[in-house]
Amino acid sequence: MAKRSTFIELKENERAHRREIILNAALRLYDEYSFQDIGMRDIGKEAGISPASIYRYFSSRDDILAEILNQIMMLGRDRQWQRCKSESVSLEEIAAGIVDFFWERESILQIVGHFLWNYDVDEEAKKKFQTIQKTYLDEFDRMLTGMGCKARDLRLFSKSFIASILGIIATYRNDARGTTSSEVYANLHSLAHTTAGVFKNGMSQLAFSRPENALSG
Amino acid sequence: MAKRSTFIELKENERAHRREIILNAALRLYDEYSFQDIGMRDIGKEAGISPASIYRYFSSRDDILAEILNQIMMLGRDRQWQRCKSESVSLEEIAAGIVDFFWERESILQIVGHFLWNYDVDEEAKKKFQTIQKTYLDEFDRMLTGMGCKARDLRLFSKSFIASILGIIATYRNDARGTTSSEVYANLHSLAHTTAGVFKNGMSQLAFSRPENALSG
DNA sequence: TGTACATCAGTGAACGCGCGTTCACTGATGTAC
DNA sequence: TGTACATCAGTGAACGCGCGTTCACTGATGTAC
Repeated sequence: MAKRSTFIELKENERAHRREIILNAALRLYDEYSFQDIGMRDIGKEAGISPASIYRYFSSRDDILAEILNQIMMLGRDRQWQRCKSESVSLEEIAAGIVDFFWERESILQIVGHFLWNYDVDEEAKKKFQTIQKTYLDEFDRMLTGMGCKARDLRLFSKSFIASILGIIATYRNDARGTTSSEVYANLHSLAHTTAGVFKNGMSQLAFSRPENALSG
Repeated sequence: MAKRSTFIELKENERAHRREIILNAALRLYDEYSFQDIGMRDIGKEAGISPASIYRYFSSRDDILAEILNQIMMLGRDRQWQRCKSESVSLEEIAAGIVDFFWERESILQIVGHFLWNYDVDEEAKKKFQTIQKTYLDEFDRMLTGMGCKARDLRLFSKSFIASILGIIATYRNDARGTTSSEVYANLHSLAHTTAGVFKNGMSQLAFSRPENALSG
């Protein structure tokens, strides 16, 4: 009986390992090419299997995308977390970190956009995405607390801040008027810096009134 | 010669009028149905012509979308502007107005998303979109000035604020955890309120340092 | 030791479907001489 | 007054292309008796 269970275990490990191979292949591709250029055929090819085989390990393309986000966001979060523990970081630096993170990972940003904007996203994957969001927000809350944030509703504060920075990146990362790529990049940082500045300001005071009646309008 | 020019004028007016008819058809459809459910065939049908005919008046679908944004955003801007002149409005109220505006016009939000996230957007249309953005920002700058904003870099402030609110709407409008639609709506307002709050705080002081060296990271 | 059967990784080819756009053509109206 | 020609709105049908996913099938490995 013990033997049998190890066999099963081994098989499951193999399965997990193969899943990992596919995921890594996808990660490599999305790292090198842009989101819209990579399809299931490409992922299959990179992983060394046929596209059809992928579906033995993932229920849909969206499922892979969610899994990628899961891995990558954990990585980003860990980095942020590390930096926060080793030195004292300002909200501006955190914002700058987020900008850099997505600037270097355009595809990841596109995946986030995919989940935020698409209507026909696979239900399972959508749930995963929301769990990832929640996990990230939890961590962010904790970090803010560590920084001495006194905002009355911490979660509200975290959500607002993150969505704001994300909105800035999404809105201006392709701004054509700042011709050079480095100009756009600098502009993004200025915007994120400004926003982080006002939020930091708000962080030190708990005097935020909630809307009296949000449903009135 | 004078007669000839009036004929030409008349013809051009007719042409403009037919353009208008198509545009209004599209506007009606996007108002009633969701963005991804409306195609060129639908617009043609609603306007009473074949889809092929649309291309006599618009160079591409993206062109129509840009034109729609143009009309609608001018409308939204005018409203905002009117309200600001008649009474004194807070930044929180402006934020709430933006939330409501897009809440009632999901398709318009989707069109904005289309221009922000898609890579294969028609070049002409993209330029139009950027012009619209600029026009809106100009107006917003003026409005903030009228409100006594003392931010050092006004444009930076406007851009940050608008993108933040937009980011909040985009990120949480489909949040499934706030089950009811009205709960999501209330949550959006809370988030926008919080964000507007910190920005208003920042508006009254000009002491925003720009990042020393944005390109260092 | 061999036979029948179950399980599962893996595959090539095709399905399905959407959807913006183009093409070759018709028909009406105005213009030139 | 009539003929030839230009202009342009409008159209049905098809093009083109992408791309996630499914299907029927093969082959290897393990299990039961």
